[in-house]
Amino acid sequence: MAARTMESSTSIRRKITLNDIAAGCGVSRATVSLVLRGSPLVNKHTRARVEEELRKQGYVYNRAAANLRRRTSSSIALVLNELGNPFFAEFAAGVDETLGQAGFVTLLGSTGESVEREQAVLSSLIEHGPGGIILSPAEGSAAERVLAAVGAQTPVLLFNRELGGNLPEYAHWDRLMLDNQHGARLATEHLIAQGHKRIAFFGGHSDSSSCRQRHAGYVEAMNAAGLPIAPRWRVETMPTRMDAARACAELFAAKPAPTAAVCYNDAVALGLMLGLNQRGIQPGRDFALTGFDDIAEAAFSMPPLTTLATDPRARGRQAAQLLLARLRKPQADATTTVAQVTLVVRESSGAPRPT
Amino acid sequence: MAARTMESSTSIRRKITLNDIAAGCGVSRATVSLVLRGSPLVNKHTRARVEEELRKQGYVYNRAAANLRRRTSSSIALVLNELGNPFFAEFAAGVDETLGQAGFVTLLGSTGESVEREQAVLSSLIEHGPGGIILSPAEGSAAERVLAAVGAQTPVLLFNRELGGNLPEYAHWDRLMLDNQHGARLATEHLIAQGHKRIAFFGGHSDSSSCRQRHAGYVEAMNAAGLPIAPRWRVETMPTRMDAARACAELFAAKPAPTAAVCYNDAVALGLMLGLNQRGIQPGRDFALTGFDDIAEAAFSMPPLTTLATDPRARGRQAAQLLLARLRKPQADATTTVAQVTLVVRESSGAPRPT
DNA sequence: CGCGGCCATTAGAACGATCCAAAAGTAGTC
DNA sequence: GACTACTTTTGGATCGTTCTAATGGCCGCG
Repeated sequence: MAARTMESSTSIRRKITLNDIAAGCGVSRATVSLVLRGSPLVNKHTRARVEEELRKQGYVYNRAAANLRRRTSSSIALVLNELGNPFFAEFAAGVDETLGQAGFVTLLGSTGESVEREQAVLSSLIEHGPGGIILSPAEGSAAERVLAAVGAQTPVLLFNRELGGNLPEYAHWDRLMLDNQHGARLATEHLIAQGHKRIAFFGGHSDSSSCRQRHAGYVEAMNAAGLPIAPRWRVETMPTRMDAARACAELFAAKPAPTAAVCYNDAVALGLMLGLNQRGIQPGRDFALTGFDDIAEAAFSMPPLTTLATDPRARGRQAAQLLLARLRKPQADATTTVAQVTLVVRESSGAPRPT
Repeated sequence: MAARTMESSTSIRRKITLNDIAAGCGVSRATVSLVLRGSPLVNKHTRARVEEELRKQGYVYNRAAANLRRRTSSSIALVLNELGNPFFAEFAAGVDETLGQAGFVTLLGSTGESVEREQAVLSSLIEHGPGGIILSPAEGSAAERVLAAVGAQTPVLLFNRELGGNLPEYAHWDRLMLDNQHGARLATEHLIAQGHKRIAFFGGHSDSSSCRQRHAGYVEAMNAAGLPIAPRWRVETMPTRMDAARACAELFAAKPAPTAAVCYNDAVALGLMLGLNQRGIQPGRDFALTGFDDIAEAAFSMPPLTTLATDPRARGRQAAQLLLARLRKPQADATTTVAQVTLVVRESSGAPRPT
């Protein structure tokens, strides 16, 4: 009740439109629109009057209406397979940062690694008419289905994973990938340089494209160094700490046992550390290992983890920039960008113990 | 070139509208609209014809246009102070999950803990006409400025932190907060029950409302148990692992030194563990400590960390639900929901060593 | 046959902005 | 005063949808 009298003029019900402003200061709707867009056509004096009125009535621009008329878009959809993962959260923050600076708004969609949800999310987002889509596909997602959901009008930037199936050539979809193979090769070469000869590749599933690529980098480095690879040195696990800890035993079932392991990612590496500790093997001293991703935790584990830094926030900014570039040139050829990863050497990757 | 001939009818340039469909099967725009919305008014036979045409032309609904006409919204803005933090990432995933099920799309905004960016992000998002806003304010954000940016039309749900300043009564802003005080009290009581008498409160800054609340819970428990609190048992740090590790020394400058600490959050607790290790003090055995948040890592630290689980994903779902409820009843009184947190006892909080 | 009632469909005006072409005002020149 | 040249303003159509009120067809019934 008492509050009623305090109500500012901005707090009343109906939404303020250009017409209200126009009526309020005796000009036409068109003029107000010109003022809003900072056109040089309008007279200084009228501009001031209009701006005063905008402020007074607490006008808020209706971008949806403008977009409708101009047939433009001011949003970009960001569809991630797992937002809860800090890697993707950082990525999202980077994307949003760059898009925001460019005047775009981010439409978020999280698919929880389910192809069905991905379909649903894409069809829902596309109805809001985003100017483009940044997509980190769910595992098992196929190009044809994604294309069917988003149509050929909206540019797509693929991040992090390849799609299954194949894409018609008229769809110019850009890609931003991590250099998984090179990264794993760097890690393996580092372990070799430390003097290790029996090196395993630990964790992950071979049906994920990133895991296959990392494994290939490992094989490459081993071959280049003329080192043999025993089949039992490839241990597959879920990409989780828990399962990696469990699978530690398998690694030592192999004879001769490896003295080092290149791990699929940091989570797996940390899990392996756990498993090693449980067996009385001290990671870093008795057994060397490397990760991939450089998650926040890697620097603080015991011992700190040697790993490959991917800088997900920078990748997010980069993804946004690639998509913005595509919006500027819709007909340009599709590009593939491979982001370099850098080896961060910490204490988990020491030399083998003299036997 | 070759691709040209393969171009499906859906891949042509201009966007398909209701008019195209109507013309394509000889009915009016209005009828097509009715079909789209599943109205029972339209004849079975026409419906089939129209649906066939929709499919054939690859129509995609323009929700922006519909929203304009119906004066409704189908989006919710989610504005977070730090998306990179796994806690908020999980929260966002929960929000998006629930909103998606309700047919809403999430407009994302990340403020990076800056009040200026928060202003910019809010003004930008509001132009897209979200039905409501879920806001975890940046530190130091004030009610008046947020209100000025979003206007009184759009419902706001505050998460996690209080706003400074004060809100006019006509704005019915709901709040979802964590029970910081009670949680810290539980942790402290647990340490007391383990036999500790000299308990510190470690980490965080007192200008954050969550930190003040947690500290209050600690004080409450200590007082209730009749235990004294030495001033030097309150050590302030940045809420990061690094700074917490550094500040470990300050904790033992106090004489008599504490035998246990309630930490501001998990990051701080893990940092303290690091510092303890460096001083040759074994956390869990020589010194007990608890965290807050139950981040993924807490279960895997050495030793595993006793902490308070807040289930951020569930909080996200809850936040979305609260906002959806508000949309249904815009005039209902503002509510404040305090989400319970649960103590997860692990090995970091053992009994004091007999002296 | 005429009339009410029901069903299915539709024309045309919205929603809130922008665009276009044209009009109105202002000034300078002959 | 008529003309051109320039600046500033404006009406009305338009974007793709929904809404309202009205239309036409068909049936049965008195």
